[in-house]
Amino acid sequence: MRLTAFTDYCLRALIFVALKGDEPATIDEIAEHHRINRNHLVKVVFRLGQLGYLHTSRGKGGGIRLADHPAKLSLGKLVRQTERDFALVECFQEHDCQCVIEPACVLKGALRTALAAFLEVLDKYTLADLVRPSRNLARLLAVPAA
Amino acid sequence: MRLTAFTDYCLRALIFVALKGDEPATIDEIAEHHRINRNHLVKVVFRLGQLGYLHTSRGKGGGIRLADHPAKLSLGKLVRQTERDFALVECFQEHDCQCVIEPACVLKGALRTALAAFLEVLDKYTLADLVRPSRNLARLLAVPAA
DNA sequence: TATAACATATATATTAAATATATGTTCAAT
DNA sequence: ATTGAACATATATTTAATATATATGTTATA
Repeated sequence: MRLTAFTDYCLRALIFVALKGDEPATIDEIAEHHRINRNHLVKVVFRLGQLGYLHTSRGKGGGIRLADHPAKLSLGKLVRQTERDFALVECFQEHDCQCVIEPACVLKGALRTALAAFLEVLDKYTLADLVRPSRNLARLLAVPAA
Repeated sequence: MRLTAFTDYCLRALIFVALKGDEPATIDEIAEHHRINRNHLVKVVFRLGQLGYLHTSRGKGGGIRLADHPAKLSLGKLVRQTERDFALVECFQEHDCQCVIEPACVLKGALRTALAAFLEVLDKYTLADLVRPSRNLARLLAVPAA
C-alpha cells in the first residue's frame, strides 16, 4: 500500500511555498532546494494551480503563492484530490467489478471503514501543522524563514 | 492508494476454503468458482501455506484446508503479511530516503498515524466475519454451504 | 505406475508511474 | 517593441510493478 510520488511531491512543494510566506516561490527554486526533478514539479505546480491551492503568475518576477492560509489547507482533502484513486480492491470501482461474491461481501465494508479511518486522521492535519517546525525546515531547505 | 490484487486474491481464496469447512478445497476449484486466473492462485496458495494459514496436501485427493479456525485469522495481520510494504511515502523506507526535510517532517508522523488507524480497523475483523453471510456466499460461489 | 494435486522458479506481457522533451503563453523589465 | 523569465500544456520515453503464462519438479494415492 503506497501513495504516489506525485502526492508526496505536491506536499513537499506546498511546504516550501508556505515557508516562503508572502514572497513568491518558483518551480526551479523548489526543485533545487528539495532536490526533486524539475519535471515532476512542473506537473505538480500545474495541478495544484488547477485545484486552487496555488496562485501562479507567469512572466518575469512571477512565481507561486499559496491561495489561502496554510491552516485552511486540509491534508485529507488534498490527498483525496492528488491520489488517482483509493480503489483498495477491485470492487471499489463500481464499473468493472468482476468479483463473484461482491453482493455478500463483508470485506468491502471492512476496507471502506479502514480507509475512512485513514483519511479521517489526515483530515485533522493542515499545511500549517506541517510547517510548524519552520526554523528547522528553513535550515534544512536553506531558505530564509518567513 | 491501492492494495495489490495479490492481497485481494489471498482473501478470496481464504473465504472459499473457510466456506468448505472440513472438506479440502483445490486450487482449480477456487479458480473456477471465484473466476480468478489459476496462476494467481497457485502463487497465493503457496504463499498462504508458507505463512501458516493453510495446510496443503499433495497428491490425489489432496488439497487445502485452513490451519486454524476462521475466528483466529486476523485480517490486519494477514494484510500486513501479504502486502509488499506500507511505504506510503519515500521516507517510510529508512534506507534510501532522499527527502531533504525528513528530520523535521511532521507529515511522516501524520501518515504513520493514519496508517495505524487503517490497520487497527482491519485488526478488528477475522475470517469468520467475512464468511458470516455463508448462505449467500455459498449460493454466489455455487458451493454447498458447510 | 499413472494421475491428481501442490511446489517452485522463471519468463513474458501489461499497466502505471516516473522521467524527459517540446512548444506555447504571459508578463514585466529594458 | 523586444527579450527573457516563468508558468501552461501536451506528449513521448523510460522504468518498475503487477499481472499473466509457462515449465518442471515433488508427493501421495488409487
